[in-house]
Amino acid sequence: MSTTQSLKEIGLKATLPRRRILELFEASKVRHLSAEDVYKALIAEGMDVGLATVYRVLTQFEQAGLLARQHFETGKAVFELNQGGHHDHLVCLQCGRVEEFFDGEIEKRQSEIARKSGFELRGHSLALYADCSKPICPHRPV
Amino acid sequence: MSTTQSLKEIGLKATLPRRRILELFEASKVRHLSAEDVYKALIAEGMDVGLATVYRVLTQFEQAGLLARQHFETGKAVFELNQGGHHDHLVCLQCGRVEEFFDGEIEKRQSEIARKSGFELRGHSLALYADCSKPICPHRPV
DNA sequence: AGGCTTATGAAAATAGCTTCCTGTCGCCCG
DNA sequence: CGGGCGACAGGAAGCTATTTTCATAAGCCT
Repeated sequence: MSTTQSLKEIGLKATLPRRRILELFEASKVRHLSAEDVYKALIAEGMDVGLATVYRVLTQFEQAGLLARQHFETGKAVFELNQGGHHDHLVCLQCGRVEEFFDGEIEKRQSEIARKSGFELRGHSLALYADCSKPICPHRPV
Repeated sequence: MSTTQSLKEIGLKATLPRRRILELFEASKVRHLSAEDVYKALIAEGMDVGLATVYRVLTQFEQAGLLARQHFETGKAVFELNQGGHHDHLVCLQCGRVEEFFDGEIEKRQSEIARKSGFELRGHSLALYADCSKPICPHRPV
């Protein structure tokens, strides 16, 4: 489906920055991009875009459910395409590479824990930090 | 043991700000304090301290293993006394209150997941975000 | 106590992100 | 397929959390 289509479906005008940002996520080999990653990538392709616009669009996409925002311990938020299933993250401390995983049992226990404590669970973030000792560990490209 | 002793053991001069900050964590009913919480508490007891000092000392304490730093989605880091046992966190989105929990099964599954992916687990952070709907939810005191 | 190192406080700087303002671009209509 | 209008973009200023700089003051050893 065209990005223009996708944007209209979620009730957003298909403006140039929005199309380009969405295309970037769809085309990028790296699933997780920070606002600055996106900004730099667009500037690099010669587009005249403002950082403020990038932040605005990323937030809109998040609200529309198109992207998911992750807060790792790196201090900056990263975004990923929200294609279906929820998952948690395994972050390599060496190269910043991110792998995804899902464990139903962990999810289940989380709900139980919140409920038992009298809380209403709204969300969670689970990140495992590790060294990808064996494979080649290149510093993250964009 | 005196705070002066503790500080010397970790190789830090027993200065007034460092002693007061350590005492604050040891005395506080609230385990999780942000830099600003600490700063305000010290000012409130009439001490003339700078926010920069608070940040510096908290970082030193973290490096010395005396405190653990947590990055929740609330935007600011909080610190807690690092007394033994590992645990995860349940954070109230309304008032910022933090509760702790530990689930051996979740821990176990995490290790397995990392191992199966060929990673060497170094650490993890699991935070559940929720609303503490039922109990009184006052904005976090210090 | 003296002197020397290290730490402190205040202010300025930085980082990541948001808001404000003004001009522009998408989109619906004729 | 131009015109008009309202949503949107870019740039700069603002904000919050945190760090750095630098002159002065406080620990600590003898």
